[in-house]
Amino acid sequence: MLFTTATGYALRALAGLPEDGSFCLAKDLAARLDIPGPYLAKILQGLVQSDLLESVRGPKGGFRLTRPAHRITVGEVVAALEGPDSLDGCIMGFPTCGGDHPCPLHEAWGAVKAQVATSMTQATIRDLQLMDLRHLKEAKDRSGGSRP
Amino acid sequence: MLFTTATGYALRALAGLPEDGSFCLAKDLAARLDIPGPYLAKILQGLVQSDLLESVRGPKGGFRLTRPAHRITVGEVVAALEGPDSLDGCIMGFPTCGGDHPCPLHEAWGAVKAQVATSMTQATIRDLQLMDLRHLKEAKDRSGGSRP
DNA sequence: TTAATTTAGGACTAATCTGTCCTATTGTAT
DNA sequence: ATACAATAGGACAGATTAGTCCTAAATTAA
Repeated sequence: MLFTTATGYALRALAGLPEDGSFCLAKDLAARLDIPGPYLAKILQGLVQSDLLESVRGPKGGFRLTRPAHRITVGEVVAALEGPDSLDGCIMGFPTCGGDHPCPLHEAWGAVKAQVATSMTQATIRDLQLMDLRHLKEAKDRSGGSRP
Repeated sequence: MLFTTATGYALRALAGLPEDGSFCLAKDLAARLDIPGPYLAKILQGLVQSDLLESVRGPKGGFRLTRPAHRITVGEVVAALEGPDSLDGCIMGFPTCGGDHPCPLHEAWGAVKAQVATSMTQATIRDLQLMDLRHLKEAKDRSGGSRP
């Protein structure tokens, strides 16, 4: 996949938080979205430092979005997890690709990057919520419960 | 980058082989393209098993293409190094993305994948040769010789 | 105040990718 | 035959990512 699994987990988690702004426990999110609990906790803590989430410790604590879902773009989340320039660089890894030495895929990949970047800045967490992430857990349950 | 560094090395190496069909030593290629020698040797051995290169051991040995450069596509090389389905899967890593549960980037990414796939099957090693890879080594020399 | 709950943060393990090293094995030349 | 040069292949080391585990700190409730 183009993004890391941690980024995918972060996107799922943000979309899985309750829309009413109430706090949600990391372990509940993890169970509902079928993500390894301690790993998701780490990722959520990072999102707090990136100011996309806020957290409260102790009973009745948890995580919630710092902004409404429609005001957090997918691009922001990707940038927080993978840095702001994750799409830069030659698709083939040629260190000198560009300008006067374009690789054969330079132009095609440039157009593609622009399109992906645009999509990422337009798509928001709200769009992800519309995906109905419940089927993630259901798909796991149907496929036989415990994994090896 | 979208591909692994090993794939990038493989593409550079194939493009760097002499066009007259003569055999070329792994270490010469590595020095000319500024790629770690033993690692490149491993990659070239894999390309032999993928039938993109043929090799001869001993003095006067080395590697050469099994086919003319214009008959080896970038897609073949990528498939040999990363498997035939390296572009499949949801860009965000959603395991259930597709069909009735598309992610917000599903459509854009689908179009992008098709475009990249097409470019990869159209671009050949010959196109890479036209890049003039000599500047890789020159760029390294200019930037101060030994790396940390 | 005490106990329970939950995030914060660091250390640790496992897997993969990148890269190195050493020892065959094969081929050429003397 | 012998020495030498090159690929073949495996074991090994380092870096990064994925994931686990344990302890500390903060908050609530009794």
